[in-house]
Amino acid sequence: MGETKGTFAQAVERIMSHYDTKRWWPHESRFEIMVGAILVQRTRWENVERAIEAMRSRGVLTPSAISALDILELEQMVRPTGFFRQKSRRIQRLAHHIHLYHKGDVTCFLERPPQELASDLERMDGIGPETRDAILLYAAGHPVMIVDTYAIRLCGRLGLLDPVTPLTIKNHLMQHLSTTPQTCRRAHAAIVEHGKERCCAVPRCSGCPLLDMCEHGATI
DNA sequence: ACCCAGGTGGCCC
DNA sequence: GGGCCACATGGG
Repeated sequence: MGETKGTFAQAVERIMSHYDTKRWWPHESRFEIMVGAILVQRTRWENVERAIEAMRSRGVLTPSAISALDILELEQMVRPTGFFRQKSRRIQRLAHHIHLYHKGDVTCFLERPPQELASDLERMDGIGPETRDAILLYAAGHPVMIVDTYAIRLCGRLGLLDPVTPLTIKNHLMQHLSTTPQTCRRAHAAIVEHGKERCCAVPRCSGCPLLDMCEHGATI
């Protein structure tokens, strides 16, 4: 009967020290991060890289350039990430917004009080809670814990938090881990990297750093 | 021929 | 407020 040990935050701390998160979310500009945040929805990062590269090679990784682009051309660049009609439209709307309301100046768009930026993002089509938080953290540099499906899955399996919802997870992590952008990034990266290992699908997964925290001591 | 991947929005009850 | 569903490509 394995009693559970520790808190969910402690589990996250442990995987944070176990995974290398140095090369997490590579980028050449803040606008590229915003585009990537939309493109990565329900998709692997490798597919996002192809799309970004297609856009980079055509020199359209700016709000004004995307704004002026034919939607069919944008669709072709974004195609490898799936949902390409939705995503191309949503990216172009974001670009339109920055082009129109901030003269195409990404810094101007991002460098505002976090609450103001957040509510702006929430109004946009295709930007839900996770994409909003990814932009707040990675593009704007605000300390926000990002809750993705990996976080929810892990939290549910550990059984250390009740109830398990995106909001309870976010609040728990922000209360129990240091709220610096760096910590938020490392936590998010580590949770995803751990999730991709699919420890949960392998009984007695030998490499899992959380083996002893599992309710039944078997799988996570 | 399945299943899954760093979500979101629309509809239904 | 929760439970489905469509959206679409790429890789195992």
